[in-house]
Amino acid sequence: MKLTEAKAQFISSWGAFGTHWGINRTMAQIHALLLISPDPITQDDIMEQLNISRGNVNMNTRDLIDWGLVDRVLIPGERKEFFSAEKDIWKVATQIIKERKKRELDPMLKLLSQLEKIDGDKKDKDTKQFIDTIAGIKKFGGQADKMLDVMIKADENWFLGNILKFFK
Amino acid sequence: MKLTEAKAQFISSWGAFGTHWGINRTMAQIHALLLISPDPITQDDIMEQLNISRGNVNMNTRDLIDWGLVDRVLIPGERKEFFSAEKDIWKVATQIIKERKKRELDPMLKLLSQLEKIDGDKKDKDTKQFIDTIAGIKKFGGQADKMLDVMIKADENWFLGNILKFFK
DNA sequence: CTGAATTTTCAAAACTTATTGAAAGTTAAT
DNA sequence: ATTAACTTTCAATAAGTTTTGAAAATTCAG
Repeated sequence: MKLTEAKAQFISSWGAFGTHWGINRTMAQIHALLLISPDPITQDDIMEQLNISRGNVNMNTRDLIDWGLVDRVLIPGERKEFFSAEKDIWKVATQIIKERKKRELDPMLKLLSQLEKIDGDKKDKDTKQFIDTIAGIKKFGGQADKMLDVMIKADENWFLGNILKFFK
Repeated sequence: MKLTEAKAQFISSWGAFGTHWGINRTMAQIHALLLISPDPITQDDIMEQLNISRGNVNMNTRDLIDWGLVDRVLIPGERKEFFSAEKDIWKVATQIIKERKKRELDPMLKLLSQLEKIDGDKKDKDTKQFIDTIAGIKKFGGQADKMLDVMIKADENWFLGNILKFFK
């Protein structure tokens, strides 16, 4: 397979993959493009390579920066801004975990704690099932939360080395 | 807080939560409703409680069944079909992991293996960055894959008990 | 077999989300 | 201070996804 073709495939698949993970197609495609670009590239480069509008590139690069996956890079002597992605996949993954935990898991756990404090008779079938369900999700979520915290703090070799040894 | 209100909150939040995870709002809401229902319920019950059409219930319960999260239950003497959700959150989670792994991670790893076999000079900057990126993702994905396999096979107490002890 | 109850399908409509592109805003060289 | 280069914004529009509802198919009791 030729490089150009492989690049196109990778960008397109990474984009489709992203949609399954709450990341929009274009944002994931820009990320993919940046991951395989050895040097920082400009807004115009992205527009041209992905055939998308300036506004779209602007919004999505901004989001990628918010997610901590992409940086603006200033190149001396250049007027334009350049963008560059973190290339270390472990760092990319922990960054995504960190953000999603903050945006989704933490608020959910907070809500569950609210819902647990329900008034009602535990003898009632419906009340009991509700309380048990909430408690079950909260317990699981709380443990996932702790586990992710450790993962975020660990570094790749420690984590993958040890955990896989432990499992095997 | 009153039970009715708490139920409504839970269903609505679980629905919103689902949309971040590639599950559509209604499917997640139906799942939430089934999780807090002590006994199996019918299509009509779901239609009424969530204010959605018959077709919508039918499609989404079918999807939930495909995901292995919900079962059709036949109640002797009843003409209608009843639905019931797996209540054990650990089983729910491992089932979701199993399905998403099959639907998303496995195909992605297969594609990456294809893309690695690129022809071109490793001295070329672009080619090198491409190969390195693909290799990095593949390595990470492969390890995640192994870890998830172990998780799927483990049972809750073994997994959460041991892994958290290990981490602390 | 008949027909009432129930489930399934799917084209059209409603809704949601993403994209464009041109105007407004900002920056920096001269 | 002017102006050209560049970035940001956002209303309009396009694209994509979900939902409806009524017709078709299926199931089952009598």
